[in-house]
This record gives sequence, structure tokens and C-alpha cells, in this order.
Amino acid sequence: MTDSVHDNITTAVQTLRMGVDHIYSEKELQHRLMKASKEGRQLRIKLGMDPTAPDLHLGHAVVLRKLRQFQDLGHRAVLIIGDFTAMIGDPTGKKKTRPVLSAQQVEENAATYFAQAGKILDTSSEKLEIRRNSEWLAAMNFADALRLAQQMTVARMLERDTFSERYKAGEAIYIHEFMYPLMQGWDSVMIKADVELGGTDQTFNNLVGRDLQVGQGQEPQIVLIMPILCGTDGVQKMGKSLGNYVGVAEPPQEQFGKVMSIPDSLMKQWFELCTPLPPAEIARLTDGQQTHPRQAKEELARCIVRQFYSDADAQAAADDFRRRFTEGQLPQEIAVQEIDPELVKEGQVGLLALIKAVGFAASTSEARRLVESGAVSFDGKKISDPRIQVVISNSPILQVGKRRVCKVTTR
RNA sequence: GGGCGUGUGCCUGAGCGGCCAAAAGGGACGGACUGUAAAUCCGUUGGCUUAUGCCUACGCAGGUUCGAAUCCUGCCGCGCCCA
Repeated sequence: MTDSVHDNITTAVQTLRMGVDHIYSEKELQHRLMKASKEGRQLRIKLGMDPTAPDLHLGHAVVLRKLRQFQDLGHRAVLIIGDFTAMIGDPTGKKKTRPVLSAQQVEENAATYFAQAGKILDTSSEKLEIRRNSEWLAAMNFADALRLAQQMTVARMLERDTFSERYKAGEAIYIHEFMYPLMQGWDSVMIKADVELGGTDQTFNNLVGRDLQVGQGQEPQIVLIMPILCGTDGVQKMGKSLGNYVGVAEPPQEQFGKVMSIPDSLMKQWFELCTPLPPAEIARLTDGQQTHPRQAKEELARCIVRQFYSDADAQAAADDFRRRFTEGQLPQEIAVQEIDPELVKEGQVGLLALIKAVGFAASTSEARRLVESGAVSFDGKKISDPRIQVVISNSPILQVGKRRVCKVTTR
């Protein structure tokens, strides 16, 4: 009997280890799993979320998928909304101070977050607990904060990459930024976390949580660090502000297309971190001898779309992609854009104004450049004269570049 | 609090008082070639309904000049050193 429990734990650890960058420590994880199993209790798996950036992308999904694995093994995800820290506003590394969020904004962002995270997580109440750190942080007074600060030294703080790099680079570091790891670590104490998940950039913060827990006589949380997913550019980490992300809530075609545009060199990592495929299968797909890279990438794109939508949606996205970019045809369904009738004079519209009106260019000048560089076709004909006037009848098709297409009508 | 330095377009980073809408690189976008890959090549990269034109821009506010991103004054931000 105990043998089978042991086997189960071993299997669990193997699953949980997949795709992970580092575990502090694996042995502790094994012990904790064992202990929980004996006591018949769920482990509490902590993950913090920043309510300033509610749009989730594949990078977030990496961590959420790992959290889901814990849930599937019977454990309880404890999501922490960092509403307290967000309301203070954090100038970290930014030129502009972050806008301070109102309580209402925080809640709206959190709602968006959960709507998207729900595509990945098990949202049943026994598997998911949601907490706001204002619950305990807002109640602390200055003396409490000082006691917390006593548990950390400046030297240790400066060990942290982001701080030491900024310090060397001569950038400003504000005192209150030193409080962030402490606040985050205190969250672990307050919710009695058994495990905390995070990306490599969170390593320091999460380890601080361990120290604080020990200081409070708790068993230190196990820290499970996931690699940072590289963005579609193949160079920088995936991030919204860098424009190199695939959004969880984006339409299937968008997701599919973006995945198809990643460098080949990135495929392996994405397979490992963004799909449930077993290692052997990934090896087969990423071996250029056995699988053509394009074929593999299509499989990758399907896998990813399927997770957020359905098999059928993934298939449709693949078909659409093939049709548009491999065969160079127009998509099956073309979005219809209505334009303001005010723009139409004597039945005609300036082409540049039209491009701007449907949102294919931010300004008339940009529209002009696009036309002059031969990127625009209207009603199936390429147009290179920016001064031209066009007639809107029978919903003509306007195309800018390879990706931007729409049918135009007047209201 | 004092001294020195610094602040340029999406980013990095040049910039002699006029030739600066501002070098160069990156990124981004468009085009060619492709597998919306990589590599390579070409073009574009402040706004304005058509422009040898106008407007807005070089931290902010003033000033000196026929003329300022470039000089002066004050303020603000950032850094370093001293206290």
C-alpha cells in the first residue's frame, strides 16, 4: 500500500518537474507531497498576480499551466491579487511612475484576469482560492512594517539582479522598492503557502517568502521557478509592452499566425513550455531530419490554439492560414468595416482617408507611405497613387500589406 | 545643503548658432526571396486632403539673437562626489 503511495508521489514529482527551471528544492517538494498525502490535506500553491496588466499571454500561461498540474493532483491554487501594491503604484525601472489604480480598476483588471486564467485553471471552489493582499497589508502600521524590514539587509537586497543592475547603471532605486519583496513574502506567511510558483524574475521575491515563513515558525514554502518564455521575436522575453506576445484571449487566427512567425530556433522551447506533448514527441517534431520545420510549427500552433479554444477552431485557423499565406488568397471571411458617410463626397472617398478610417494606418501620412510603397490594393487592384479617390459600392475589399484586409461599406 | 555632470525622435545615441524634422545603429512597418522561419537585399519611419507650403518637436519656463536642439537665467528629473 505505502509503495503505491510512494510511486504516486514519484510520478507526481516527475510531472511537476517537467519544464521547470529550478525547484528549491525538489527533495522538499517530494517530502511535502508525501506528508500532505499522509495527512490527507491539499497543498496550498501560491501564485501572485499583478492587477495592472490584466491581459494574459503565453508567458503567463506557462506558470498557470504548472499551477493547473498541481490542481489536477488534488491541490489548491491560491491566487493572490496584488491590489495593495498596485494601489500604491510602483515606479520600478520605469521612466514614468505607474498610474495609481483605483479600487474599481483593480477589480476590473482582476475580473479580466480571471476570465482569461479560467481557460487554463480549474476554477472549482475546492481547487481555487482567491485572495487580495490588501486584506493583511492594508492593516499593517508603520511599526509592523519596520519589523518586517528588520528581516532583510541592504546587502542582500542588492544581490538581486534587477537592483544590482540598476544600481550599476546609475538608475534610481527608491527605498520603498525594497519593501516589495518583503510584502510579497509576507503574503506567503499570511496564506501559509506550501509552494510558490513564479518565473525566474521572481526567484528573489519567492525566496524571501521562505525566510519570512521560517521567521514566523512556519515550514518554508517550496519555490518552483518556471523559465521565462521567449517572445515571438525570439530574442526578448515575452511581454505586452514589447509587442512580441501571443495573447490568451486573442482570436484563433491571430494566435495561429503569430506562432507561425516565430523563429525556428524557438520551437523547442515553445513545445516544452506551451504544449502538453511528451518529450519523445517533441524530440520527433523538432528534429529537422524527421519533421519539416514548417510542419512542426503548424503542429505547435494547433496545439496552442486548441488549448484556449477547441480542436475545430485550431483546424479552422490552420486552414485559414494556409489559404491566406501559403496560397496567397483572401481569407474566407472578411471583416466588414463601416465608414462614416461624412467621408464620402459625391460618391467618392480619398483612399488615404479610407485607410485611416478603417484603422489600417494611424495617420494620413502613414497611409500615404503605405500606398507609395505599394502595400495597398483596393477592389483587387494595386494602387500606388496616394491622391486617388475611390468609390464604395458592393463592399469593395481594401487590403494593406499581407495581413490587413477588410470589406468597406458606408453606414 | 554644496560641487560637477546629464536630459534629444519608439529605444540607444550624434549634433559646429543658420545647410536640423535633426547623423548613425536598433526596432517597427512595407516590398523582393521564402516556410508570415533564418539569412540577404531595397524602401519608409512627426503631423497636416494633394504641398519648391504650413504646423508641432530636442526635460519645463523665460531670455539673448534676423535666426537656437545648440548661448544665458530660473525651475524640474536623474547620476556621481563632498557634507
